[in-house]
Amino acid sequence: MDVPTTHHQRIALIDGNSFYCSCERVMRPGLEGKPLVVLSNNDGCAIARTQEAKDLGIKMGAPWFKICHLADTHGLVALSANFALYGDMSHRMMNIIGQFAPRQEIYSIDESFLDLTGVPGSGRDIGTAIRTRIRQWIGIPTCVGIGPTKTLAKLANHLAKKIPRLQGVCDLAQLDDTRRLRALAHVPIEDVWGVGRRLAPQLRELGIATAADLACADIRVIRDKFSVVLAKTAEELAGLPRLGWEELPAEKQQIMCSRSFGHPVQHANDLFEALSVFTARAAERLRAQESVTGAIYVFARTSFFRNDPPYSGSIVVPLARTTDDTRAMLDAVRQGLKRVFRPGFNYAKAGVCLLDIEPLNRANRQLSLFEPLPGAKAGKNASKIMQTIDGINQRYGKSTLVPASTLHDHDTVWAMKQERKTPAYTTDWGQIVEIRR
DNA sequence: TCTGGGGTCCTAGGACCC
DNA sequence: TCTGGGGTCCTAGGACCC
Repeated sequence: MDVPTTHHQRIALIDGNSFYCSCERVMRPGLEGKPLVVLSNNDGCAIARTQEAKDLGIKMGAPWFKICHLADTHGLVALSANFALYGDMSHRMMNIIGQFAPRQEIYSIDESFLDLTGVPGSGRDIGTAIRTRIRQWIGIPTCVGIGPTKTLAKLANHLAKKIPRLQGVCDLAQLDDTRRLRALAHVPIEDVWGVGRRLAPQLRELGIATAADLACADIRVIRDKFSVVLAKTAEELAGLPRLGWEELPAEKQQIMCSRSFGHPVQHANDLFEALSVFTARAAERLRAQESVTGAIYVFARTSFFRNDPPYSGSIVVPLARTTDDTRAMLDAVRQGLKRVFRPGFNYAKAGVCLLDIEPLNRANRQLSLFEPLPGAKAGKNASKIMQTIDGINQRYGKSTLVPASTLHDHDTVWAMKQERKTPAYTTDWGQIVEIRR
């Protein structure tokens, strides 16, 4: 019998170190070497930290009001999240990575898998070349992990970050099974991709305390006691590929848009105003992937953290027919809000989620009586108006054209708090870096 | 004053069918 | 007393990810 050891894959995972913070540092080199955090929307909590900030004991998700004293005592700098900048830097980084191999899967804003199978050169050499080029061309520091499966590439990346001696590149693919297992024995189970804070203690109870333990565990036991998902993880750790490649970004099955408010909101009008903005944004993303939605989830709730009377309301509003038209969605959201809204509460957050998404041109899509068939010329995209609006907004800026329900003659109560935001340096000519005035 | 905003996949259980 | 068995579809909720 053939032992399937010949066609080993070699997969790299490249990711940006403290990505959001690194993006900010590229634009403001004075931040180099300083403890820096990037805050979530509303400047609520830390969602990215530089090593210096981690060294101060700042945890992922730490609320800003609990760590802000470090600004005075230790020179901690905090910036509001600038997603336009991060998205653009991400795009540039992914393009560079894609130059090193024919097959790439962009996994998140700062992470990319790359198929190095058959690419000439040692893992260390390729990894170093990738790091160097990204650092030179766009200024972002990265780490590279390489392994025979995606899960092992993830784990290798983790080691590349943790062990300075590796200089940012860790290649587990060139180790034999025994030596690889020895490396895995040093990785605590909670650091494994796919093992979260629920599963980790349960696994430890069974005596599975490291990545090596899980790699050696009985797959059937893992599947029966836990799930097929964790069983896949275990097999991947053992070197058997169980996760495939998704080179094209999958179309979204749900599109969510929600925000916590800068200030609590009491009135239905203000809530609808906010929901209108969210709906317009979600609808734009829906049209960008050429899909239609069949139902909209609408929710509004008070804060979990304040001592307000708690309330959380939500409803799914089915649409009579699928649509990509913002106006139809706004009608549904208005109905939904009517059902969900209770007076007398301090609303802290609200949002919409487009559900039952399907391709615009799917042949058997439910049509309304008067809608032209998908193939018919005029009906190819039923809402020309929407296309036009999206085009104008793309060209002249995000909110050039908005639904009237998002407009108002008073201050926006619900607007996000973003007191420390840096300019959109790379995506808006008006905000480009000035060297000297 | 003050704690983000997205997503995915899987499973269990109920409704319903023959 | 006894009251099948197998299948599908849908939904809510849980777990995970960044």
